[in-house]
Amino acid sequence: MERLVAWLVEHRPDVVCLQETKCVDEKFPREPIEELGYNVEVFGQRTYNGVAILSRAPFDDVERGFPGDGGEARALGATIGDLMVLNLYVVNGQSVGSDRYRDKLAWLGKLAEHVRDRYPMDEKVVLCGDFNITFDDRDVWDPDRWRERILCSTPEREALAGLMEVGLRDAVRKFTDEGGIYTWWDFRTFAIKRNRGLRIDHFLLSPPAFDACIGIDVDVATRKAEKPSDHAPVIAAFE
DNA sequence: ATGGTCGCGGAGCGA
Repeated sequence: MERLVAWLVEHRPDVVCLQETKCVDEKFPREPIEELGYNVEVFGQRTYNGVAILSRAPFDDVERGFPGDGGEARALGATIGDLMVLNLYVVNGQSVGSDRYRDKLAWLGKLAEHVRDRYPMDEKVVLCGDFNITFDDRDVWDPDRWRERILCSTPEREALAGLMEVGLRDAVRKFTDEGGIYTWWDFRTFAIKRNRGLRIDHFLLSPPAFDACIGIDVDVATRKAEKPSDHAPVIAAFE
């Protein structure tokens, strides 16, 4: 909470989407965030998963989860002004071929259905969060080492592409075709020191949101700071 | 090479 509060004070974002909050709604520490002027919506569970949205402007149409999502607290949607925001913590999938991997692919299929049904692509739609999938080899520090492994396998990438087919675009690719942009670095291998990262946290935008997006950046400094998450914050700006 | 480090929660699991 100390680091989150300092980060909010430093960056003054209008909307923040958090993943892996790992706490039930009753225990979520709302007050320090509300004191900074944010409205707070949480969708949590004990120990695992959990998502939250912080917003200076009030929320409308909050939705927790989606049909067929398996009941885990991984999706929190809300309308904020003219933005339809869907904050996602995609199933990690453990390893290719595992039960959880099959869950991941099924979950993504249900998500694509839900977005197709409920998120009109002529509105400003923002899907963001931890997708636990790289789009292509540009998002991987060593594509050969990661070939067909979890977060990089072809079925995962096809599932993500299937979601994009609803009418979404990857915000980063509005601004650059370059590789080497990462949002996650493994704790276990001290990967941040050598920049052995993956880009698995995304902003997926409908055409009106894509047009309104004026920049997106990974806050690597926060990943390099004391007691970090293994993910870096991703910050997108809209006109 | 199946490790390594984290957080949660009070052992072992998921990431």
